[in-house]
Amino acid sequence: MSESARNVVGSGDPKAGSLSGEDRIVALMELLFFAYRDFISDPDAMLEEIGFGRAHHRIIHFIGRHPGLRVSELLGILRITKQSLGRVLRELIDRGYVYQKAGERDRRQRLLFLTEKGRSLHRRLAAPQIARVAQALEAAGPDADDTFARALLNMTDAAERERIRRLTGWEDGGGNG
Amino acid sequence: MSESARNVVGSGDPKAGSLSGEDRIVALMELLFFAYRDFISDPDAMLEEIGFGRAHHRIIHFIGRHPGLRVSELLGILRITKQSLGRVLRELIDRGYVYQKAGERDRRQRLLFLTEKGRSLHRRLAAPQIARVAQALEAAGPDADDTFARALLNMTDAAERERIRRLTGWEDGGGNG
DNA sequence: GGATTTATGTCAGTCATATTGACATATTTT
DNA sequence: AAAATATGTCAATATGACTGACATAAATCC
Repeated sequence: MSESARNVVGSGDPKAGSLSGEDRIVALMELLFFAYRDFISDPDAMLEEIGFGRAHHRIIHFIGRHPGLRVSELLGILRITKQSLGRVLRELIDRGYVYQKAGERDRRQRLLFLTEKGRSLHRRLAAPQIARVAQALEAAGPDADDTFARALLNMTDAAERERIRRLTGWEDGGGNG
Repeated sequence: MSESARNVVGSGDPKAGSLSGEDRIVALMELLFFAYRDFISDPDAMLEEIGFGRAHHRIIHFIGRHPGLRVSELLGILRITKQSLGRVLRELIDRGYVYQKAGERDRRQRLLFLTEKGRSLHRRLAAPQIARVAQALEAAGPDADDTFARALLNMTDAAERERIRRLTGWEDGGGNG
């Protein structure tokens, strides 16, 4: 059962290609690595020009997608400490991409929003990624997006799935199997 | 066309859920982020205990999957500099997880292999990830693995796809659209 | 066979992003 | 009033990346 002794064979499996069983899964894991690597390469290049990094991108993205996000929610999403978030968020605020507003019901909260400058950057960063994913799903066949989303969601920690489903707004299109 | 003005509507799209168009793609991008985040969380925890990081994992993985890998190939796969690889690879060699052997045809090459200790770690790190992906694909429906693989492969830079296809051993199962 | 290129390694310095721990402040809840 | 909560900040440290420079051995070119 080690991942070296079942290559190329297929052992009667009617599935695609020459891989079967665990090797098939391992190949998918590598594809996930490469896909993610290239997925972040476009914004990475843009960010470098303005002296930002991936951390800035993630923050810009989630604030842009979820205006009024609380700091504690953002910490939970990114799974980093407040000290790590602090420095990057400070830069984004100081350079005019993000602003904060005290919560109305709870004035301890600092709700996060993008400025117009922030929204503009958000759009520029997202554009190549949206194009990349859209093209990939079209090329993957009809309803690939549903299958892709289900696979990704089921790959997250079970305890988090409901929260992620709500956050992303994803609803299953039925048609499972 | 900005990603704020088309939520929840659906606009007659027969597709699943309440999202349509660009918002749908953006939701998928977030799912990709969360899936990847959780996908690496299991090995991350194990690595921490022995004083290794993600960089060590990636190296262990690719050497384990492709024994005899050349240093230059590994650099290309990971897209890092030789200086970055150097320190981490040195640790793996010094602590007995990896060994090198000069190439027979070209004795400048240092072919990379896992020791038994390295293979053992490789297996332990991979196990939870294999389980996670296998479960996710089963839950995503029949043939989800083909669709998933096609989507991921098409998400990589086009110039690299053939190389990645060969490296992972993935072959398309036909049945596209 | 000497010059050049290639594959790899290494030293030194820097940067981005993460960590832990401690402490501060404002506000809400008990 | 006391305690808990949401957030911010200071300081020290670790990891993993970078650039640039230089070194060595082996292969290849002319």
